[in-house]
Amino acid sequence: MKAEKIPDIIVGRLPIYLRALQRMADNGLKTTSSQELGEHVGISAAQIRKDISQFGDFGKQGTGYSITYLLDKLREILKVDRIWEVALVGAGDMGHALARYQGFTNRGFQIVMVFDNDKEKIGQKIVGFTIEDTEKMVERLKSAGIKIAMITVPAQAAQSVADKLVQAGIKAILNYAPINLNVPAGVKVQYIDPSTHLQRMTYYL
Amino acid sequence: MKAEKIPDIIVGRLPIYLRALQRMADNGLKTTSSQELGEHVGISAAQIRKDISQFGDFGKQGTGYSITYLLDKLREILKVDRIWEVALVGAGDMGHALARYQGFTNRGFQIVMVFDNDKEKIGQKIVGFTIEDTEKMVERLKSAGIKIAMITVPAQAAQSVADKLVQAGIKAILNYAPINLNVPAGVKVQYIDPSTHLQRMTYYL
DNA sequence: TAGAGTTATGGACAAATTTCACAAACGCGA
DNA sequence: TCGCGTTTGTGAAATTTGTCCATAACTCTA
Repeated sequence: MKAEKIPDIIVGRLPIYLRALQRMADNGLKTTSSQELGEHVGISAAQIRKDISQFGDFGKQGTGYSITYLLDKLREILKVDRIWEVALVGAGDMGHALARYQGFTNRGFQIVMVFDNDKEKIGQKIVGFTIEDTEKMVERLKSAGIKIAMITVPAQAAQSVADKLVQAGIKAILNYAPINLNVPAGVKVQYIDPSTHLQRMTYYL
Repeated sequence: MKAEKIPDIIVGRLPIYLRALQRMADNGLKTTSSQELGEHVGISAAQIRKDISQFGDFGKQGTGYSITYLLDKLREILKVDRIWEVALVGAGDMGHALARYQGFTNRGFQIVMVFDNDKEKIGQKIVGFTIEDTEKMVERLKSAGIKIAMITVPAQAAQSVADKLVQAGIKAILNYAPINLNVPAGVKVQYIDPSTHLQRMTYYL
């Protein structure tokens, strides 16, 4: 085990392992090997062993890894051994879809607030949430101590939303708007843009 | 210019450049530099120059890059100098959001078919599309010659959908289901899973 | 036309990442 | 308890990726 600085590329693979392990656990499996896990996620066994061993000696020679133990450890490492409250900004089609999405809670997240700047939408309900005014967002997020937000507003509004989120103390942003965001160091951003993902594949067609 | 094998990691950055350049062009800009572009996308100028120069000498010393020219070249390289027809499988919340999304066409894609296996949904309309039966999907895709598909079905159904897509000759899959897909070589898959993206950030919180 | 300031290009170098290969550890059956 | 097959963890090698730097090309001003 070496608790040095972990490269981001390794951190990025951990959620993949976590997801696969969670699935194995759901299927009632008790142990797995780097070999088997690798086949599931399409990553070499050696790399998986190396990645995991960065955090500790979780495996056992001859047997492999205890799925539940490794799950616990990965959740702990990724800090999803708890439920994070998440704010959603943008109550359009994508925002609605995310608000209704059932797949967050067993992965460590829960949407607790939805914001929009459209006066028509403010006050309306999505699932259980009342859409709130973006104007009051900074205050609301601060007092609730929320650290994670998702942006599903149009591209031209995304940067100013991001600025407000930063101001409100948000430290992680999942951005669905097709634009790069400018945020200070210490704030993480992940991008989801289907067109970008598709374009990455058309090169090979 | 060197037309050797381009590393996937470079291919993956091209859509980012493309998106930023498209935005600059929309704002009426004519030229940019690796420096400026780098600030927009958060990548070092040196890396951008190196990436771009893999494909040809598109820049001009002292001036930088002509935005429209570079746009054309990148579109050509990524093969999005055309509109790709895309099939959408899964008419749930996410499928609906994607079907209504306006951001595909000016990035090289257009959804042309929507499938689902729910008898209740088949025949219903989303935007302009009539939801079709997954049973007839392979035949439909084959005869239409479609190469790209998006999967927005529940995780447990995703692999069998992927198998059908492969059988139908699909070569690129954008998978929204939170599960790794097993596909033969030659078929590309990109994953979009908000929980995974979020978990990648919580590590740093 | 000359000089100052920019900027791309390409090769050399450095850093990061992945793969390899093997000792050590473990489970199991005889 | 012994031997065999399996699997981890890890140092070392190989490969990939990123950065730096010297050079050349271009713009602009005067």
